[in-house]
Amino acid sequence: MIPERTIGRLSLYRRILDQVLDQGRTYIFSHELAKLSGNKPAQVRRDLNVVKCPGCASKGYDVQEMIRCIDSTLDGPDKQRIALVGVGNLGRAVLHYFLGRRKKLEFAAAFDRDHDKVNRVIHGCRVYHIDELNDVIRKENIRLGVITVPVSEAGHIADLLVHGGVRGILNFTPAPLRIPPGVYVENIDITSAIEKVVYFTDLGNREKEKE
Amino acid sequence: MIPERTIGRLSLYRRILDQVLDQGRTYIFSHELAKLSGNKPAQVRRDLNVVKCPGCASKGYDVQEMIRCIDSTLDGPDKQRIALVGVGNLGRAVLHYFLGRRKKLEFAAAFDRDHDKVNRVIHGCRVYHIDELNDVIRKENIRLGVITVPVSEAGHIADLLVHGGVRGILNFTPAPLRIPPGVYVENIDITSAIEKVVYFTDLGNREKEKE
DNA sequence: AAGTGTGAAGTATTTCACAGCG
DNA sequence: CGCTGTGAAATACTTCACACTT
Repeated sequence: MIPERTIGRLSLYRRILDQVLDQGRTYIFSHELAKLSGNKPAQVRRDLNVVKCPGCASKGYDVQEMIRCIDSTLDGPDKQRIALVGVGNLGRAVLHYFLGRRKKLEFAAAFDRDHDKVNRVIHGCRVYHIDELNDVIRKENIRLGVITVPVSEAGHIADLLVHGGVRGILNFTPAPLRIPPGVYVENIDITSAIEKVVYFTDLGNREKEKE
Repeated sequence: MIPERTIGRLSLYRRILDQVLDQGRTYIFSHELAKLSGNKPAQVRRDLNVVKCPGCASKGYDVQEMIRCIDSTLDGPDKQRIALVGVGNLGRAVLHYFLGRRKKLEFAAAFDRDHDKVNRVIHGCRVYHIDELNDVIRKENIRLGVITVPVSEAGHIADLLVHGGVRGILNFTPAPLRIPPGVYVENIDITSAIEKVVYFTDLGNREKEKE
């Protein structure tokens, strides 16, 4: 089982390597990928070992081979179908962002309460009413969900998703979801992120503990 | 210097405690806050020690006092003025989300290239053209920036922000920013987050290493 | 009896540093 | 020689477990 941090870096490496490949490069050294991704060379080499990607002392790593190794670790064998719940600004941003980005991922359905949004197609994704959630995700065989509703609704939505058979959730809400074991949850908390920036930015006016 | 993970948890505790207080509770035990935030009680107690928040064996922790202790750690003494660059769906989501949420944070200016957006006020925040970025952030004394532009522009925008005097950046782009020492960057990578969910969700069809 | 505060132990993750190879 | 692959050291973070308080 590969640790979470490592998976995050592999995902980033892959996107960088896609670009590197577009630029026509076929080999890259660990210190180069380290610079491009903001890591140390030793870290990059360890990560590549984890996905069994062999390097060559004289030429470095074969870019296509790296991408293949990362693919075979990160991607499941089948295309993953994802449901998005909450078609507000954030939801639309997520849909738009992924439009045709990763071939193995597909937003197969979106849900909202707002009747002005229901039955429209937004960024290539059909929007259903939340009341249809259970039926649609079962029918469409959806196993992954993204929650972009207001905080107050998150718990309820998570329950609906899990009840419909979803096994993995990306939750943009700060609400800690109570989900049964076996369901994986990843949280993105935008407020925390901004507050981290505020704290760690030395604005020269905070009494930070000296050493 | 408090570690990043701890700051993230404190930010979350504070939001939970705001709610707890609204419900009229005045005291809370570490195991209760642990449950509400998805942590272990010992972790919560350590975190509260870090911000010098005293507890009482019989009643637990005084909610108002906890909030005060967290405030004095997370918030700077002054209101923080923030610039947002990129008024697309994601940018609007961030602006909307923070509208009147935290008294010590204010989105003082937004920037975009699109002339249809420039000079409008979106979610309480005036939108300027990107060409005005340098002047405006200097004039408005902005020290923090949020980047919600497409990846390809992120590096350029980061340079502009830093040049204008910004010392802390929240970057929603997967582009690793090359910034001078002394400037803090926090990244939120939505693609990585989804790929983590895909990987860690046991979809029963992946050949995961046993052990 | 039940909860806090915390030294010490346990885990996880990163980095060093160097043998080995092309 | 410069780079990869990797044991071993270093660091960071979490959890245990228990003395102490109410």
